[in-house]
Amino acid sequence: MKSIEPTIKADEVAQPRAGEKILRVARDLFYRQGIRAIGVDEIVRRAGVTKPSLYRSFPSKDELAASYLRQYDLEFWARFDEAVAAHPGDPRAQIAAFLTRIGKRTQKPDYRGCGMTNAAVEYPERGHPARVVSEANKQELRRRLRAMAAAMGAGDADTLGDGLLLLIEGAYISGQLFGAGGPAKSVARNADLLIEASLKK
Amino acid sequence: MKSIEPTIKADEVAQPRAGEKILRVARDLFYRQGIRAIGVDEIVRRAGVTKPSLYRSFPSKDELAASYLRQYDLEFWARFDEAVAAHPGDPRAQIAAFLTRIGKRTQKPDYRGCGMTNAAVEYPERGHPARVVSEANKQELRRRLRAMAAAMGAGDADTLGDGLLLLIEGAYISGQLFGAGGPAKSVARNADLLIEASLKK
DNA sequence: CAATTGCAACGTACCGGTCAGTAACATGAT
DNA sequence: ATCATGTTACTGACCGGTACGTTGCAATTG
Repeated sequence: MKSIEPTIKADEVAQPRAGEKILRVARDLFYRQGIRAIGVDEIVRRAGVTKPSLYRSFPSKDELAASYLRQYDLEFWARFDEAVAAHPGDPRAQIAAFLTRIGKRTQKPDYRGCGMTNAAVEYPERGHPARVVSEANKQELRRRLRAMAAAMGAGDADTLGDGLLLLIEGAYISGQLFGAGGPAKSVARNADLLIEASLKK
Repeated sequence: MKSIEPTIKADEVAQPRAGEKILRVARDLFYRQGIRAIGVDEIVRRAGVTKPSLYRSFPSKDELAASYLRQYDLEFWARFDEAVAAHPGDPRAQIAAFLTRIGKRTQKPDYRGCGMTNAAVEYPERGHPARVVSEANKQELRRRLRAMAAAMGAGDADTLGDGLLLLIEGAYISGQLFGAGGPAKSVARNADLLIEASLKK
């Protein structure tokens, strides 16, 4: 026989919990400088918390990295779906919108590519928590691109879908390799040429 | 008045110098597992030498990494020029030959992409010795691809050259992300479609 | 009401191990 | 004698991770 439920839940409005601050800082540092390049000491220092707080919220640095990528994954699909929603029933325009946006982002000064792709390069070992998240994201992207290629009516939809994926990954990498003025700025144009060629077939 | 010159120069046939052994081992480990992931202790251990020997041949680990990439650069252009030499005066066939070879390599079990690209991802900091080598290699590759696109008679040669570069970088990355059966296996096919579309224009 | 208890979040201080890099000296071949 | 290499031992900084004590707040007691 309980009396009254707590009338005010202060936890929702309170200042961000240590775990959230850590993830916010880790996300920024991991993306810009790389996961291996950043130690947990620097993360907790910049987050204004202490190391035990990190290990209360995350079982290990590797899992913290995986959490960062899971959040990255969510935001990635939000951007993707936004481009899709902008052109209902027109996959070619959806791709064009998505790639135009990527092309623009790659020209920004501190562009550092795709966090997923970078993490996979940093952790080639199979089964690493960060790599697992990254691979799942890329598998799903491939699946969706192939489906969109099929919806366009491409003769060889799988090849076109894969070709688009190659261009996207190439843009991510070239963006951070060449900076502004690099080849990534033409990704949307090249994708459109590739689509055109694949439909005429 | 010297007596006799050394009749046999043993150094050419002798066991490899410490520096060479170190570079050979470093090259293998850096490529397969990443530069940041490998410590100097492991390198000297696997090379059967000691740490002072490493620092007598290379001023720092970063410079050892740069040396690894300079060697990688040489071998890269050897492969590239081989494809070029196989089809004199036919840039389209040269590209096809080069990309067919890349596509095949990406399907091998322990494929780990391009050492240059990976190093640039690992070291985003401007001016890092490894990154400097990597960027120079990519700049030159871009230059040559654009020149080949022009030689093909493409309407917009720079765009086509950049598109080919995007496909190549995409193949490097996808190769290590997806393994065998991944999108990188279609890189030659997609490049040919892109070239076709760019010439008809 | 007031004292007590429980609990979650936090910080201090520390762990053993590894990082890149070096000093000083011995060995072995030419 | 020279020179490249080896050996051993060491540095200070940093790595990821943890044992343990402290704080503050809220529910439970009398």
